[in-house]
Amino acid sequence: MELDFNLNQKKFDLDQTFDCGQCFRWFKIKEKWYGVVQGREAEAYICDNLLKINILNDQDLNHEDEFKFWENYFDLDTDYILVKEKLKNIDNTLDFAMEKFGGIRILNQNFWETLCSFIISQNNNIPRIKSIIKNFCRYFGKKLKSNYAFPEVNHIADLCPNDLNIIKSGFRSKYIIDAARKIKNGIKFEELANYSNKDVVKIISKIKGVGPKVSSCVLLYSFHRLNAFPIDVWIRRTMQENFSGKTSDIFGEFAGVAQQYLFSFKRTTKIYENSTFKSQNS
DNA sequence: TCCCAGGCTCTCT
DNA sequence: AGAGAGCATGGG
Repeated sequence: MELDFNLNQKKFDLDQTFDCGQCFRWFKIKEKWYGVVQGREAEAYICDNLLKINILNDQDLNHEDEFKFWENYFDLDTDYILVKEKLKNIDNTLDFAMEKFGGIRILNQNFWETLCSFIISQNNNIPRIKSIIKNFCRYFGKKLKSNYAFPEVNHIADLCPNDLNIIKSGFRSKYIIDAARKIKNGIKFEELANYSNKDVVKIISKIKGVGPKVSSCVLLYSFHRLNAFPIDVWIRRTMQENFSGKTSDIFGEFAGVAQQYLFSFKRTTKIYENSTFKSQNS
């Protein structure tokens, strides 16, 4: 099934959106992105100002429903021109980051997958997070056409931590199992969606291995609370270096989007510095 | 060999 | 309540 979304000359960048650390299952081959979203194996690319989604395992899918699904997934209804307008002139670093990474969209991702992925992310680096999640799907997810679905929460709830040894998630295994069991036994996305940020955090923090960072990632990437502000080592550094003594309050209702621009900016700058350093010394 | 990575838990003050 | 060690694993 092929779907076209008119971007209406809006700044939208798949590379920036998939590489900004909010998702871990998209990979790029020759200018096209491939990923698995809620059991759909998809190909995504932009051509002539159209976002093109090609669903490779499209049995029994309804065209209209799929259109709405992907429109929501890529957050195409949110007015990012307005978001950027509101974030403008707060700070030079943010203005610069926003100019460079303004094509980012905050995806609307599945609750369980997001929670689980960010549990895995703790004290970990992005390549390894991707590798663990890939193996998690490979060994515990349903086989699709050429890839695997994210594992079913009820299936994982019935396992024990040692069963996950094969994916090398280390000390996080027990957290993954606890998350799955608590979701199976009552934590529901649809209910949490009615709660305030604070109450969502309070509830999902009862899961072992879920603290302020993981819960704010879930708020931002799954509940689409654009004011949620995940603080990891990069953002902590940025706040110390560029916003000394201030909190995310200075960014207002779209602090989470600001955070995403800053994270990408800081990380790529660091990678650039590293590669420059290496080439000078090789 | 040591340090770091989209942190959190547990223990000790 | 706040500080600090420990945690699995792999890359640099």
